[in-house]
Amino acid sequence: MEVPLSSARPLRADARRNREALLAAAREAFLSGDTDSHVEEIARSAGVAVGTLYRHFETREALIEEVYRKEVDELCAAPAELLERHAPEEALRRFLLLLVEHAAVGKGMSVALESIMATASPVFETARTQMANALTQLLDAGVAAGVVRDGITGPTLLRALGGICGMRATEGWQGEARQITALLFDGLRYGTAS
Amino acid sequence: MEVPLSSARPLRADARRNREALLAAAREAFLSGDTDSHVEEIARSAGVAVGTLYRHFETREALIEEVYRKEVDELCAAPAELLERHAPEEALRRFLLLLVEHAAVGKGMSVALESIMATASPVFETARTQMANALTQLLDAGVAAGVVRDGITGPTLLRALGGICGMRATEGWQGEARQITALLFDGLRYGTAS
DNA sequence: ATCGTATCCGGAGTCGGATTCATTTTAGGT
DNA sequence: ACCTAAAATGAATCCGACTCCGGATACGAT
Repeated sequence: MEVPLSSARPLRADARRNREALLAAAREAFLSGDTDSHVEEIARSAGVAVGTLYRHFETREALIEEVYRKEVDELCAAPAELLERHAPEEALRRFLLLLVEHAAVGKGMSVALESIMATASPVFETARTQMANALTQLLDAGVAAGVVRDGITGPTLLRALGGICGMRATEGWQGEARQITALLFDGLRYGTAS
Repeated sequence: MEVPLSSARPLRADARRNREALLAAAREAFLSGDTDSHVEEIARSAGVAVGTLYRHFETREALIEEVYRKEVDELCAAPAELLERHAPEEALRRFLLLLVEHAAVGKGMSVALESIMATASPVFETARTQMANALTQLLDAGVAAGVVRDGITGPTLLRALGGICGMRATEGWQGEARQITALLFDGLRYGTAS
């Protein structure tokens, strides 16, 4: 992501700096709840003018998407690692909880997942596939080990999780998220010799 | 809802007619996918001017919310009826599926549930409580009959369902919705002498 | 150190869409 | 038929995303 495609010239140093600053500022703004922060504000708090923001990002949306995409990238690294360290069942359980934790940090991740789920935007297509693959990995391992029911696909589970993460609305949602996660987890194992 | 509070004067006949027409037009617009239909369009297709729309609804948002609220009202009538007709377990199962069916009709219901879940808007507070109560009813009956695990509250299940309904994005989501519903259903029964 | 140029600044201006309000019309009681 | 409060109208206003352009500046290749 950071490395430019072979054909493209690398960004000039100051340009890159600004781009980074913008992403940071946007992240800041979004994660701290202000989902509808104004473009001008973001630009200002990044120390640049709006024009500069638009030099780097097609639209306000594009900026938001980029922020979310980065969040998702991070999360998608987890499954492979978890599977190395733990048995399939435990890996799955941990990943589900990890999701909740991430969502807890800020609204960022939950909004990210929600957006990824709820829009058909091709921009999110990559992220969606990425997440689905990560989940498929976990599910397959679980099925192979006989601790997870067959017939649930990565994309399906992704949808269910996307829903769960969309619940950042009220106080005390975190506990509920855990409950629902447990519910899903048990649902996945239903009919299996647990 | 329809009956004015004792203190308020009843709406003039034409006013009520217009209000109704606006709600109908809005419903039409939203249910047929056009979530971002313009205020002017809605007004025009209801045969009134924008000003009239604003006489009846504080903001565009308020109109949308009203439409969704009515949808939810309908759905909330179901649990009581289902419990009369079926055993708790079956009633629960049917209600979950009913949700999917409703969402299938148009995007209306799914958007409704999603919105109700995702915003902290006090306007949805009523609807949220209403739905939660409906679910609590089902869960309690299930727990009493020993077919549902204890410890899951109405609001919690509501959140999980809200998530499920938010998945109207892609083709073939309906099948997935069923899968997830089954997942949840089984999760609810986990650890029970099914 | 110097030059060519990519990038930035700043903000005025466009545009689309939601919201308002002074004016006109109408329902419905007398 | 007439009167008045309620309701409707729609042009005007507001707001925020997005564009554009004429300098000013910072890079980095030489």
